[in-house]
Amino acid sequence: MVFSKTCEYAIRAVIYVAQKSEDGAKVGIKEIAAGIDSPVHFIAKILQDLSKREIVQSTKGPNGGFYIDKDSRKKSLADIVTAIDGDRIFTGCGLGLKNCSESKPCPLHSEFKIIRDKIKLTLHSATIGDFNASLNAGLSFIKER
Amino acid sequence: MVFSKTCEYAIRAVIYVAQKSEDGAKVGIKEIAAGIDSPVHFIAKILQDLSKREIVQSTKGPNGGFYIDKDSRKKSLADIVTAIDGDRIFTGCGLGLKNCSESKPCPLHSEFKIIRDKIKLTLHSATIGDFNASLNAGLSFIKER
DNA sequence: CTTGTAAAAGATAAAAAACTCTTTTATTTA
DNA sequence: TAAATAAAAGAGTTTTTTATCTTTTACAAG
Repeated sequence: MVFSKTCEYAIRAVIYVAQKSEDGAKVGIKEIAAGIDSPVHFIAKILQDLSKREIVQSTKGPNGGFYIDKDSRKKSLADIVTAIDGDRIFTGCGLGLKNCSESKPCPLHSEFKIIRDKIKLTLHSATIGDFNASLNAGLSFIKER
Repeated sequence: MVFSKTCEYAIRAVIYVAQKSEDGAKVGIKEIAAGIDSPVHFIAKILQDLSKREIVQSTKGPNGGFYIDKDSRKKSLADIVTAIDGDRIFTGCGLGLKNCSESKPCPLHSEFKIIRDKIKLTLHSATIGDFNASLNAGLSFIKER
């Protein structure tokens, strides 16, 4: 809808890992891919990226895998989105004009401002750790089937 | 921000043609491309498409060009978006889940519903003809430079 | 009815995004 | 310290999106 496909996978993967590693466990890449219905190698790349940016943590070798530490759990969904898609969604013009601004607005500027601000608020308010309970209770889902 | 680049061009082109053909004049493809800062051949393709879908009108030959008739002026921006990008933006899940729904929601379902509904309202409320005055008055812009 | 004009149509090309495969590095454990 | 494991890194490939170029068709005016 508003994110790149890569970013959609990223958010789902992070939420999944947050839930599965709530108790300190580590989650392997295959389990993650299966858990969110994504191509294994593709989500591996994405998590590599998020790992570099310290949004998720990982360890190699036996019993290794991905997890999310206490600090990272407090990060917002906006941090994931910014890491993957940049700030396009938070600052971009609805009609794609690079120099669209309050002082030189596109015809839809003020309407889109409302939409952007709502997206901003939503993604900044929600933390990575916020979804565990609802997922555990089976009240929400991050997998197709 | 939320549309494909093709769709951004489409909206800008339609708004431009609506303004320029307000008095019944026809607008050539080169003028349109220059008027909205888009690649000539690319916007030509897009307008061809919009013409087939009767969102814009055109005539060939000398003094030909694109214009927008009285009926089409009443159409909404949502009609343009649907023609180019489909209904993805109006109905799609924020996390890309195909079977996300009220009864099997993604963790962000209700938040995204608010965003989608605002986008829907914005695009359905605005008609193609709505922007002439503001553009004529120099209060808004659809061109970079 | 011929010539010039302008959009329509079709075919390609380039760039970006999405996805895959192979090799390397780090870590654990026997 | 060797073997097994799992992520990191790197090097493709495929698909989709964006953009370009050429030919055809329609129309108007002389």
